[in-house]
Amino acid sequence: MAKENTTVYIILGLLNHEDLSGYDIKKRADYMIASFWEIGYGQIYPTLAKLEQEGLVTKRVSEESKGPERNLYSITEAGRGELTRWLKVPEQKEYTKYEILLKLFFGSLVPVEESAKRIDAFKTRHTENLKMIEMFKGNLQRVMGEDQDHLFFYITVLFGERIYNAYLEWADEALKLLQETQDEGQEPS
Amino acid sequence: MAKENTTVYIILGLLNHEDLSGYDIKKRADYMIASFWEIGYGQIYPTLAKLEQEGLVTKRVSEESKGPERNLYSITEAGRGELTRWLKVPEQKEYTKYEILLKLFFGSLVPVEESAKRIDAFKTRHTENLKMIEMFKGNLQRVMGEDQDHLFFYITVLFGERIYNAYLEWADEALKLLQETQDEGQEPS
DNA sequence: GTTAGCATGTAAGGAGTTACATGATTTC
DNA sequence: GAAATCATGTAACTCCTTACATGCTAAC
Repeated sequence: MAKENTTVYIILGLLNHEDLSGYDIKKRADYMIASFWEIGYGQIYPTLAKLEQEGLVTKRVSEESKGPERNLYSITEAGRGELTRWLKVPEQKEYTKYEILLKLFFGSLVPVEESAKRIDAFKTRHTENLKMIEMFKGNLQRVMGEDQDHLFFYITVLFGERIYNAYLEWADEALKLLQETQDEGQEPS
Repeated sequence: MAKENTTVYIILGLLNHEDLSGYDIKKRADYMIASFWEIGYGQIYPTLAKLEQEGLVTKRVSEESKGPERNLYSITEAGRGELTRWLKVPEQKEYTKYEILLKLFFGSLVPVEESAKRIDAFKTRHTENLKMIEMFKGNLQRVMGEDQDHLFFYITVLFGERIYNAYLEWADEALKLLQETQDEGQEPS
């Protein structure tokens, strides 16, 4: 994971659909993309400035009278070209970091309950995530009847569904294994 | 994902089991940990130097006559204390970046076959990974009969198994959806 | 002899996070 | 009047990757 600044393409991809401010980009990204690629303001604003300088986006001040001043960005032809170029290049392999697995891997140093608690918290967290994804899925299925525009969004939602389910199934399996080892350790009274 | 340098704890965790050189650490980490947290030499050697300075590990030159010179590192009591402290702290949420999902998400800009090819490559890659994980699992199950020492390793392997299976099932589902859209687009001849 | 693997490191740079700073507006 | 939200940005810092540099040993 390096070399090509991915933030650039998330911004270009979103702007290809509609004109947005930096703030809007963050909201859109949080809503639709964050589950597989998070970005923060600290990346968005500097990247927008860089993109403008390179002529891949243009900036104008929003004419809305109410509310604070907004900078609206639009993608240029050059920007669209660069986005398309990126879309045709094979992606790098995915990049995952699971601190929980590290802490479990070295788990023999702490009481088993510590590891079990960890997995429980993980389960709770991802039960919530799965619920959200199922809501998404339902909403998308309803609108997809009208136009197939949301197909690619739907495919990423399906990914989340599979992953969160895998998380939960693993958590139960792992808890059961830990339970068994504990039972073996203590004699029946 | 920041603040606590995780490389530190991977190194301490491995050294807690046995004395190792930087090179050994890389090999062990590649073998057992890389599927959920990768580290490189560029992190290992500087971190070892820092840990030595802080008194969490000690360094000695290996006495083996043959082969190039090796620096062997051992964990200290302070190091073990720091490792245990870390193990008791709740982990941060997992950190995933899937470039493939980004390229699919913005996929309406390129021909559908482009997206399908992408998913195919993803499938091939992870079919291999799943094969490797199943081999691991078989080996571990054999040795776990003797001692339960490998339980935590086994639990991380189970995680990999679930995830890779989820990847493959999603890939098939996504390919089927793409196929259907293409079929709708063209009239039967 | 030459390639592959063992072994240790440094330097440069890019990516990403966190904290800080500022101020307007809207809602309760 | 206070709190939440809208909105833009900067600075410092850490993490991580990549490329480079070096040299020995074992196998083919």
